[in-house]
Amino acid sequence: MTAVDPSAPKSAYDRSCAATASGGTDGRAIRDVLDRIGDKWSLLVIGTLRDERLRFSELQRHIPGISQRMLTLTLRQLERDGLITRTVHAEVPPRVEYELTELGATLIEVATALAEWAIARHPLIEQSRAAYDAR
Amino acid sequence: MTAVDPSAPKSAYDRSCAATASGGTDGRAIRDVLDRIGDKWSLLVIGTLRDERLRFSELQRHIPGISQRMLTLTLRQLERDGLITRTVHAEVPPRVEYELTELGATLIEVATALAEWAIARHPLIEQSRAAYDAR
DNA sequence: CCGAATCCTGATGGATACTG
DNA sequence: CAGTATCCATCAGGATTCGG
Repeated sequence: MTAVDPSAPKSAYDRSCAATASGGTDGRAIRDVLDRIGDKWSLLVIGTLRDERLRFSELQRHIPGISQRMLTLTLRQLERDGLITRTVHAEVPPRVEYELTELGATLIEVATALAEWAIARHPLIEQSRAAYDAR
Repeated sequence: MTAVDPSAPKSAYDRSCAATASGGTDGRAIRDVLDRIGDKWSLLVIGTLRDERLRFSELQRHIPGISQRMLTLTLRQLERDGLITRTVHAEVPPRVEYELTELGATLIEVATALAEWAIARHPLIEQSRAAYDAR
């Protein structure tokens, strides 16, 4: 399960690697997505909204350490990208709820794969770092 | 294939989401990996080394736009994390070759999934952005 | 050829104070 | 409650120069 089939046909990844640097369409796609999920909070917000529709203050409690500013900015970006929806209820005090879209839900699948890889391989990485730093 | 099963047991992703913010072990794993592949060049270098062992100058040619400095830094990080190996051949002029490790090869699999998601969903994202900006 | 060292810029993100 | 506005520190990363 670890080896990569060298005879595999050109994959999205192959195309992306050449395309990213040369500015092709696929490359922009990869860069766009990486810029989003690569930032500090987006993936965390997505994950928090996985199976709950939450309001602003609830999100802030679920994600310790996030500032109001960053939560706002992150939510705006995700909404703009169509990964979450923002619903304002006309009440006092105001109530705003955020929910994952279908598109956002599909991202969780690949994010899960990434998270599982990270958790599974992290010990090896830490070990490698320790060995490297010890030289 | 798009929907997420709400009855699914706690996944690595669930754990990671809570753990990342609270500083748990899993959370650090996710953050570490995201900090690596989320940066500008790492994933691109990994992809370029997918099925070729390349030397420094070759990498630089394969990845247009990367500076010497960033290539060096990126390679050092990846080597430290055990994702690539660095081999110095005692010759003049010097020849240094970089190669993917087994660990690095496993990363390509999840990176491919991410790349495919990005390319497949990018049109919807762009469309959503356009709609958002038009308001 | 393969870097290391230095300088410099823009972007990211935290802290804080204020508002409808 | 759910933001907005402002200021400020940090840092990734580009350009350039020098060295083994």
